[in-house]
Amino acid sequence: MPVRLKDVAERAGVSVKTVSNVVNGYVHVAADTRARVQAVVEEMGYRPNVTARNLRSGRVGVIALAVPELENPYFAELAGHVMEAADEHGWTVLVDQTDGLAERERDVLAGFRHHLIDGLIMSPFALTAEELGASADHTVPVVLLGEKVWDGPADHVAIDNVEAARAATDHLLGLGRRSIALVGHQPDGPGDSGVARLRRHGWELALRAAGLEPEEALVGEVEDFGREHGYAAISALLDRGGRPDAVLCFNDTLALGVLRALADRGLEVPVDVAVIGIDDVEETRWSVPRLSSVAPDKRAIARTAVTMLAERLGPDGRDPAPRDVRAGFEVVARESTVGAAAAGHPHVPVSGARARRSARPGTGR
Amino acid sequence: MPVRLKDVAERAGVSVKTVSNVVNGYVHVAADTRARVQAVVEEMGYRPNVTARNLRSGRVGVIALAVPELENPYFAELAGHVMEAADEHGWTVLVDQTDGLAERERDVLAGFRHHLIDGLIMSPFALTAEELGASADHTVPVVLLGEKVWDGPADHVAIDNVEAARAATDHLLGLGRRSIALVGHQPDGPGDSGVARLRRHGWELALRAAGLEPEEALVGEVEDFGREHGYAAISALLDRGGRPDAVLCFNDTLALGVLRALADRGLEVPVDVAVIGIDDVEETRWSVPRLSSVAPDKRAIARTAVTMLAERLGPDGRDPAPRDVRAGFEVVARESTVGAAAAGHPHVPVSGARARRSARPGTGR
DNA sequence: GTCAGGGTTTACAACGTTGCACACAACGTT
DNA sequence: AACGTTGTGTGCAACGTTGTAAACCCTGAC
Repeated sequence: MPVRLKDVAERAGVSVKTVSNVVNGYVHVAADTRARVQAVVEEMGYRPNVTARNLRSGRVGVIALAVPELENPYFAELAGHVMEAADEHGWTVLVDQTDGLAERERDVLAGFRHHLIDGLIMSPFALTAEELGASADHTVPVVLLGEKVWDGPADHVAIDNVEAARAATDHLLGLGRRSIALVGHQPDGPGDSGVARLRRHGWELALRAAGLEPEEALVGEVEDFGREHGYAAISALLDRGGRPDAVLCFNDTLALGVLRALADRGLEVPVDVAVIGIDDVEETRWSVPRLSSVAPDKRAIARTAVTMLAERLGPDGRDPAPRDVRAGFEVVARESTVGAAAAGHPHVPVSGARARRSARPGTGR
Repeated sequence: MPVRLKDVAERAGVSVKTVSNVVNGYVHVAADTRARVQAVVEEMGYRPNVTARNLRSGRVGVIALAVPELENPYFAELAGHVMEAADEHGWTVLVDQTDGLAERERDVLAGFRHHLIDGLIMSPFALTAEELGASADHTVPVVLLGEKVWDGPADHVAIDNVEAARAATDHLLGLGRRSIALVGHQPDGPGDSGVARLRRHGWELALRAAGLEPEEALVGEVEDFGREHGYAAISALLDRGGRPDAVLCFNDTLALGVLRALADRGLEVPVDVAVIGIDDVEETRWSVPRLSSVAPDKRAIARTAVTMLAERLGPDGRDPAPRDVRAGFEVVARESTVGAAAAGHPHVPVSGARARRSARPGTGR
């Protein structure tokens, strides 16, 4: 039922190949022929069969984005940016949810989508470095988001997690807080991928630089990065007698769970406890109180990742050297650290005082 | 470089077709042949080329889910459920963001993904009934989520929006509220797709049934369903002197914006104003205060939509009669309407008193 | 011992597209 | 007038897979 090149060719009285040439904008087609064919193409509503086209070319025009959870707004926002960037290359994005499961991450890397995608952008969560290396299929180029936990032939894009956590901690220290808890520690094991370790390191560095010693009692462990785990971690920490005057959360959903737990205990934010997260998801601008956060340049991360794939998929020989790019970030101070007054007029909820902190532009190679 | 049937065939000393038969589990293959071929398949790491396979079959094994915004947690959650359901059919889901733009919705319906997808599940936002009909391509089966705004050959899955809004309003009335505002009205125009109109109707029905007259002054208009529009709408409503003791929001993101606006004005929820939303997104369980909401059975919606596609794609003649299925819903009362005490112990944040309200199971046809 | 009938395997064509090599015409040059 | 050049159009093969139909081999029955 669908219209094929052959159908157009017959109607236009030319060969199939000529129609193909017109459709693909091949130069050596006489103007009148082109016009005639073009007219028939439109009249019949011809659409190229991507499947067949790609069988020849070996390219599908689809890239996959594998993230742990779309429900985490950070990944939803990131997905939006990736789609936008991919669009400019004429690519379609296929989003895969790994649910943070090692098995599904392995499947994806092992070429689960074989022949269905031309490239893969992946945000690993459960897989460790060795597993990543072991699973990799190497048939399509891969860009990993997050820490460089693997020496394999994949590009990396990430913010400097040590610096991001350090900047957030510095922000809290700058407000005079001295007992700064941490929520998001993940004792070695899987579900780590290095990010938690690095962020903890940044927290320690900032404390030590301020002459403070990191206290184990102020470290909140989590299994996962969802709101409920933030809630549970801070609750446990308080139950065992911890009395922080500030909390650094390793992402915003943890922080939102923390805000909720503090509210349930009648602790006032930021008067009693200041709270800051990382990711700067949309929700931070609307929570009560509005959540301060470290804002990674999500747009840049997405664009860089897509561009890297484009380069490896490009016609000119694929560059074999894996690259490692750092995206910029900035600390956005909102009510949960500086209070309503300092954070700006409540009726202008979107802004908040923006303290530019660090934003090293991506450095190729 | 990738392994083809031919490569396996040569190594195993059989014909290409035999390998194909083994891979596809065709019955009439001798046990020893099967074992030998299977061994080679595994040894060489053969993966079928989906593209080529689908060129023959005409099926791609991919369905598209088109939603306005992934950043809206409702759609992110829905996407998760759709992926899960699709997985059971061995399908991959391609998520498309239309950004709520009529143009992009038109593109999607017009077969933008021609030959790349076998079916489409779409949640229209900007397109009106006529436009939907005009754009449709009819080359792949379509399931529309949301109101039945179109008589074309598409299946529909939705909750009963009139009843859902009425149930929410009844909940507020049951708490003794008498001045119930509405946030989410969309004056005819596009960006409507009927949902807002129906929900408004439900609000009116509930009020009239309680002997109250709907007041125009308590209707908050929005352009869109994001948090900022909820914020703006309730602010405008209060600024022009409206003094509601409750607010029904047409979705949860609007409601979260409303909560934020009320907090900025020092109004206490639910003491001064009770607030309820629709969608029951995860975030409602963590906001301060926790947000009451009408919970549609998202899992059922997703499964039903996928099953409908499966039926139309199945081998047995495609049923030409478009079907219309209503999914169930229930009112979930949390702090924003019944207060912290009644909503349950704050340390058990996930539950909340669940008032089962209505849940008509889907009725085929 | 031949033949029917079943299980097993194979050759071939086709899905819709594009790369390649070539045919042909028109033109300008020698 | 013969030649090369350039521009335009076409036929054929191939991408990797599977449906169809037919070939093959074996068993059991007459």
